[in-house]
Amino acid sequence: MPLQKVTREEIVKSSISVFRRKGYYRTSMANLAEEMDLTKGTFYHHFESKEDVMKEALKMSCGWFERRVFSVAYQDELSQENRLESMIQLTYKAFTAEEGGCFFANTILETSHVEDTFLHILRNFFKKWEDALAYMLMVTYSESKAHEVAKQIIAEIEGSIVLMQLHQDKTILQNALQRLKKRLG
Amino acid sequence: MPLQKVTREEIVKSSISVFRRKGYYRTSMANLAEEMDLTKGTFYHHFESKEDVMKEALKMSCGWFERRVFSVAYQDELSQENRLESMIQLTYKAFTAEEGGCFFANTILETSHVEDTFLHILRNFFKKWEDALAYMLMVTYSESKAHEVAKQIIAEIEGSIVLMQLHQDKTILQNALQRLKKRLG
DNA sequence: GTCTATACACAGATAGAC
DNA sequence: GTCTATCTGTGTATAGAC
Repeated sequence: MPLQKVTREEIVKSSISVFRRKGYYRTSMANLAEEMDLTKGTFYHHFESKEDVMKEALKMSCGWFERRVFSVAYQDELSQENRLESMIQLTYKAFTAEEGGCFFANTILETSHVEDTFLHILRNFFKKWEDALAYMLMVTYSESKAHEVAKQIIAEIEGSIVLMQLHQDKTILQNALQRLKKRLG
Repeated sequence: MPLQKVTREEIVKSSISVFRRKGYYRTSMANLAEEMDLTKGTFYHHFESKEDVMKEALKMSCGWFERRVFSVAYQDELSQENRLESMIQLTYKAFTAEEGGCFFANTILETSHVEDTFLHILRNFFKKWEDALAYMLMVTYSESKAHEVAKQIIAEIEGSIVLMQLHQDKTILQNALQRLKKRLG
């Protein structure tokens, strides 16, 4: 077997995990390198800057949500109820599987009043999420009302994640999602 | 007039403003000192460490909320509707008067998965908030139901603050509060 | 492609003159 | 009580050997 070379993708994937746990400013390039058993020097061979890594991390994480969570909303062969139930399950797993809650909300509250660097990428994530929810809700509501409700759902989930982090208690998010299901189902 | 000496209280007050704008990790002792036109050396004469300043900043801010916002809930001479309206107004002002949204939510998402240092103080803030809302809601609901609803209200507000920060748009919080008023009133 | 070594800035914190 | 100077660690980032 030839010498295994680390791919850019593998590095970004492991960096997501570190950024989620430690936040953006608290994470150093050394931390990111360690996670892949690399040195800082090697890391800088692959990426220009920490900002660069973070942008790719956010984009990859957003792509994952699109493929694994938001896509469910568009499976028209399933009933609305099934799609809703499925998205709720996947949402819960996505925000609790690893520590750190919502990578995107964390990044907003940490960086948005300091710099604009990631705002576009962050807004894109929330737009994709809103669109998916609204698409499902259009069975019941008008387009504009569906988007309004979708925004409220997202706010409720994110608020629950804040409280989940505060009390280190996953049932807070679980309960919030169950309430949403009841209200919408 | 003798030489004006800076009090501990003044320093904490100005530090709240910096921490809110820049977050905990991104704020340096030099930043905090500059805000009061002091040097780092002088600053360390008043405080042992950055952690020390942050703890006092959170406590002072929590005290401010208790006196200026949460206290309204207990003014039994006012009608429930008046108290609710008043608290909503004050809540909006408190979270939008300066940039940075909710100091406490910011600190949770920034620090809670890195260290436990501030968890107690942060939990105390949210407990005081919940108690105030629940006290008002007990006119309508049972004690346990009132606390449940209070938690949900807090989650909705905090979620809206996340989205307010994301879109740099204060009307998002304004609308969320108006919805709450309608639902409860 | 990976390493060691290093440059340089800035962080938290302390010492001591005034 | 405030300052300047400094210690020590760590941060981002680069240079150059292998």
